[in-house]
Amino acid sequence: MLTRAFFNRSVHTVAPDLIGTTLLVDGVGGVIVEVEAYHHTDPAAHSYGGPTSRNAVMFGPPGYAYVYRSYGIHWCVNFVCEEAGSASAVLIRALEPTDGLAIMRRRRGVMDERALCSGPGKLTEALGITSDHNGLSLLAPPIRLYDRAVTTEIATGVRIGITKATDLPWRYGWKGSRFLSKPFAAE
DNA sequence: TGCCCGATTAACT
DNA sequence: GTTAATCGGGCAA
Repeated sequence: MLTRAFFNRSVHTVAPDLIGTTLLVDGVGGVIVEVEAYHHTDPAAHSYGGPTSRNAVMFGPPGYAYVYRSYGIHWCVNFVCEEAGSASAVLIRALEPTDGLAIMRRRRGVMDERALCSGPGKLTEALGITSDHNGLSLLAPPIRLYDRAVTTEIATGVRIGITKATDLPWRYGWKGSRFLSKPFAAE
């Protein structure tokens, strides 16, 4: 299991270290294959403008889930990092499904395994994550986080879907994974 | 109180 | 490649 100390480090250290770990919610989930890092000094981060009611969890201690509504339709989940008040977090963007496949297929309404969790809004739907999970500890049920079982080769690239600070290479992924939201550019 | 727009997705042409 | 769906946060007035 991951520990509080895991998250109490630089967001740029935690983000690549999360690749290959397993995220389960009520026993349903898979291996994290894609994330993005956000820091409060980063114009693209929700915390950039200071604390608000929406981003309050980001300004709290590390090791907690920050969940927000995206485009009025989807939920997206972040892991809060560094020390309390640093307002940095890692956006979970894609999983390789491993546990509870039947439940995820029913929630998503698709059969294709590669379509279950290959995007930030998709994986929250598959895992049943909603605003109810905002502020929950990442180290206690219903959330489980397991250390990576094998070493992975990490790919980096620019972040997706943002309009500010688009040149920062703060997207991290499992190189060559078939479960990414988008492939990483070839070297 | 009103208006704008987004860390997205799926269904189009 | 383009675009509708959909809604609450954030900020101006």
